[in-house]
Amino acid sequence: MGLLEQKRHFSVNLLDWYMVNRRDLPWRRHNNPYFTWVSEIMLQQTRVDTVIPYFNRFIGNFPTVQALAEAPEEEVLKNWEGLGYYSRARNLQAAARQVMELHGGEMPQDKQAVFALKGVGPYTAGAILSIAFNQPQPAVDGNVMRVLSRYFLIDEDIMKGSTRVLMEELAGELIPEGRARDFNQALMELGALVCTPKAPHCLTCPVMEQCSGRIAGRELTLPVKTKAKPPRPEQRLVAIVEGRGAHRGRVLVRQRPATGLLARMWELPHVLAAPATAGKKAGPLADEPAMALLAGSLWAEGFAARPEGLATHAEHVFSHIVWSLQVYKCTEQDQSNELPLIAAEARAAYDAQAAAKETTAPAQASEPSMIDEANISGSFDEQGEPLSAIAASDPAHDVMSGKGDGQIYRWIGPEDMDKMAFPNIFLKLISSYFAGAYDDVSE
DNA sequence: AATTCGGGGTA
DNA sequence: TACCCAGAATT
Repeated sequence: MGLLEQKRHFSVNLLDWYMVNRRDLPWRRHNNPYFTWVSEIMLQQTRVDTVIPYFNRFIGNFPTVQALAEAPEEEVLKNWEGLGYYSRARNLQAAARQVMELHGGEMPQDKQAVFALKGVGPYTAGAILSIAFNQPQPAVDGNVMRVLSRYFLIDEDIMKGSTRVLMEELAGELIPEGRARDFNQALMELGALVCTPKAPHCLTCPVMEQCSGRIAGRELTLPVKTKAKPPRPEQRLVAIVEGRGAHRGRVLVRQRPATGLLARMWELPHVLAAPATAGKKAGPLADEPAMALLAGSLWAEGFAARPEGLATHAEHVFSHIVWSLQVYKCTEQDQSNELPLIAAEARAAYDAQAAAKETTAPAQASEPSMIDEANISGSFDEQGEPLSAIAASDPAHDVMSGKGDGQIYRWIGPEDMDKMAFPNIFLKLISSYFAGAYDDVSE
């Protein structure tokens, strides 16, 4: 068979299949460019079933570009909580403001203008232009590369940028005249429902007759893809600090910096336990040194707390890091009494870690919870007292900033959780705490 | 070209 | 366990 005939067979039969088998998805119910845009951002590296409830809530709270542009950033982040890749949320709102200022609140239809929006790359630009405006632009994602690599038996590594460009040229040629909207979605729908990664359903595939990959028996070995390098392990010590006195019934949380991992999300205070030795994963730390180190890190931030004991273990997997968490229940201490003792323990723990670090890899410079020597030496004065324990306190929200690198700390109760965005792991830990799961932790 | 960005479903 | 998901931004 000729290549031209093979292409035509693909386009015709795939489009026919899609018109019968297309899923009823929330963002497909209206031809609203804003809905298409929001859905495509959410769907980046995220499954349809995961996105659906987020999409519905998001559109309910921010029904228009203007509503999104004018919303508090904190509220947008809260609506993204649990979805991951949080820079998508910040970029989406920034782009909504771009659309308000540059395009009068209407989604632009010009390719360059769409591509210039924050968070919109080659795939998303093509998806918006084709799905929202039916423009004949390719939209090549992981599904499309898998389908095309199999059907046309393309052995190029799909991790390479040059392969995506090649796929875009091919995908563009396949779009039937005037049918970009349906065809591009058909391509992705086939990848999601039939031409799946592990066990493709070739027997029900609408284009199996001329699929070069299947005919060659290569459907399970395509696409060719170099495997990602494994995530690095990190052992971290986490504090659930139970408030006393004016803070009774609350726990101490802090907000992460505006850039980097989990930017601007709230979390429980924690500290990197053992800088990983090259090639070796750092195992769990014994409770006694762990609690001393944890108390020391809190002290360096201006908080006096006594670790009571191990509450639980937890693991949190990112694409490039695996956090193994040792979670310790702690109690806030009265500054006038137990503080000197904790300060002494903290000094010892710090000295030990600082000494250990000299024989290992250098610390990441901007790691927010990493304790570096400068921070240590700056955390104590001659009498072992904090230099500026509490910089500011807001009675209404109980806001205070620790010293250190300017992170914001806050004592919160259960009622505060509905406006602050937490990564799932801390959401679970804090919820468990408020539900009484760690009440019986003791020394 | 390689890394950095979450979190969960699936076999 | 080991992928992989309607990828983009940064280095």
